[in-house]
Amino acid sequence: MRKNPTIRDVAAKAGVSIATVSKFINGAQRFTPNVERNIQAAIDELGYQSNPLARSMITGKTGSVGVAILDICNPHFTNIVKGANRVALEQGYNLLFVDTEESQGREDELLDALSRRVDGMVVSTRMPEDQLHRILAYGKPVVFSGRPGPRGVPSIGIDAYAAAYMIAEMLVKQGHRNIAYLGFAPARPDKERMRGLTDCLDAYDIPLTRHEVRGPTMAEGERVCSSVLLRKSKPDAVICYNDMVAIGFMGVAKSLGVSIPGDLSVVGIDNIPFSRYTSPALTTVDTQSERLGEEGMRLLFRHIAGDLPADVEHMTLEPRLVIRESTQLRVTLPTAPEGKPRRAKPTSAAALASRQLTYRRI
Amino acid sequence: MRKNPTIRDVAAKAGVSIATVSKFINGAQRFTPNVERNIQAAIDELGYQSNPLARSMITGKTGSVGVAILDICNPHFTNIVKGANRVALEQGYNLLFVDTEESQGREDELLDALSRRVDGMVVSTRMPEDQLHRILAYGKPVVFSGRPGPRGVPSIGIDAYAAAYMIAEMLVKQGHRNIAYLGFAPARPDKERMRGLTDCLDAYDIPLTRHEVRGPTMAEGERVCSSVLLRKSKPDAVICYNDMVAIGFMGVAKSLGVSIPGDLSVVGIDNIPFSRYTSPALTTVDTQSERLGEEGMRLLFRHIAGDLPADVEHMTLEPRLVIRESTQLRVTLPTAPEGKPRRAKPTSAAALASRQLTYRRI
DNA sequence: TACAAGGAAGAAAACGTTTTCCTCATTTTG
DNA sequence: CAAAATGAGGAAAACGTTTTCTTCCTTGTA
Repeated sequence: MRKNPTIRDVAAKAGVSIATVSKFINGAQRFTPNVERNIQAAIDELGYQSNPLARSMITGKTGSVGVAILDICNPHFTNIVKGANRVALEQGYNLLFVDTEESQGREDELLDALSRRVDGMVVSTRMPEDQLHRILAYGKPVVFSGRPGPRGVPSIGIDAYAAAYMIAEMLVKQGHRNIAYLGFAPARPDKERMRGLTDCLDAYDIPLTRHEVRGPTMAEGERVCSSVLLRKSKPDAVICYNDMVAIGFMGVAKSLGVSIPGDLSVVGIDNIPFSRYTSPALTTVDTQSERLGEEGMRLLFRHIAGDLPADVEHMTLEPRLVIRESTQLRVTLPTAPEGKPRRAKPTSAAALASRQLTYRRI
Repeated sequence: MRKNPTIRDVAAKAGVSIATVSKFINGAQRFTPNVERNIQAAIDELGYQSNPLARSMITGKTGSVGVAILDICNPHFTNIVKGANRVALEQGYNLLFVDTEESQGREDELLDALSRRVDGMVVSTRMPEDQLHRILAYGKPVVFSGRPGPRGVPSIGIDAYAAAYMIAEMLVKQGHRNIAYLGFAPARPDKERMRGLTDCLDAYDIPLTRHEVRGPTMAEGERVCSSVLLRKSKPDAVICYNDMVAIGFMGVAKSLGVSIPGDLSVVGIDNIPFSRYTSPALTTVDTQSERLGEEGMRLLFRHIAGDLPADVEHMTLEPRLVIRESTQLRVTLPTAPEGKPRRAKPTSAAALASRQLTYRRI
């Protein structure tokens, strides 16, 4: 097992200098047909391929980009990676990835190590404010996905407020009057969602009870289910933190003899591929995971190239309601609040979405 | 935005030579307390971190390992990555990954690029024989996962033959007499499975009809469903290429009014997390995806370290039947084949599994 | 007091490229 | 025919480390 050939070997074999070989390989200069032929022959014969590390050292470019996600077992993130990978590939870049869930507390180490091996990265992971600044301090281009970054750092995400608002509004119009939210406070969009939910429900004077889930997983949906259903005032609709939680929740709800959507409506968030295949098929809101990855990468490449207009702070993708079988029109109960909504009809989701940041729709 | 500090900056600030700094950082030598203090102070003040590329150049080690998978949206592979990532992390390595499905026909380019950036890789992707040799030619340690590699290359996989055999045997014992297999010929384990299936079913004189699926996806399960069910001799059990196919298949079967498992038993392969939550819950065989990734990585690290005993060719993980609700004991039909199985009871799965290669159980 | 031994720290080569000058021969121009 | 312009190709520096080999200086021993 001998060493791999270097540019020096090629040069020797072709009878030229290494500078010439380098220029030829990179197409930086034309040479005499004779010389070019010799070099090509030497390369073929030796099976030479240039060492990307050595090249990186001098050019300062690695040819790789990174993506940091929370949990590779969650189809939402998996789709982000898929999208990101596609555009990285079409730009001729390699994709490195980091799964931060696996390494409790060492997220920053991981991201740090990652940032030194790539030309830029898409970060889609939750992280305390200070760690976040350490990452940025290193100076590699970063775009945040799923969360607005600090000022000046481009980011992309779906409009969590609008998504929540949509769900609440649909549920209300379907006649639900007692709604529960299975929230996950550590997650980034949780607060925005709560706002969307309460903004909408308050307008109708409909109560919202919040339950806490300890992770965005099917297991947590299962765990929390009975305590949600055992409350004396049973909810008639449950909004789950995401589809995974919803799937777990529905599993035990059914086994507890609760009919969905007959007795209880359930809605998820994300529209992961499997949500079409649960029974009943899950009503959810599509968070465009794959596009999130794609557009995040596009943003990153523009960032790397340096042609990001200064006014692009945050890009927002519109959520889209996907109504399937787990929600149902419900006859308004006699105990429903008297008369009409107290306030005027809430502003449209589109109008609502343009708060807080320089949004740019795509 | 200034350049990042180098070891030279640290040395200057600490008033020592770069060699000293390097040795200090790597703990290769002790120095006067005074010197050590100065160096540490300089490092902290400058926020210095060593450049992994430069280090790699000289040491020849990258500190990264790679994993190549077929499709990141398939939970089976996702779990492999999860497992691989865990042990890579605990060894202090970074994980690069490549999704080959996305890039039709350029798998070898991808793997080639990957192999130049890592210290070794586990390959879990289908690939023509010749490409496979190109990969190996580069000289980096490789272990194959899910397929036996060429002679001399370590690999790990589950026993596809035994898995298939198990399923068939269970189905037969439950009284099924007309079994269909939704196969995917391009996949590596397909042939082995067919052997397992036919070996078992032949012994009982039970027919097997094969249908071809164009990919291991839910969409394909959906697509193929009606044509499977519309055959004049309807199957009473369907074995699907994997859980994804099974989920898609069950979806349309139910919408076609077929009761599962009442009219038809369905079994998947892989035991992806979602298969517990379909309704009916899917009977499947666990292929230990996560361990596949873990043990694959372990194997790789031993390979890199060079302490792989020469006799470890292929490591086999045992499949495990997971019986849930989508299969059911079936009363033997009047049209069942007369009498007993023609041949003796087939040899046990364990015995069967030890053919063909130097297997080593774990 | 002289000398060997040991240990602290530095000089310099090396890793495999890219890139910036140079040189020198050839061709063009006046 | 001489001078200038062109262009092919090479020498060498640079990238940021690690590592080997030295050089000193200090300390212990006879």
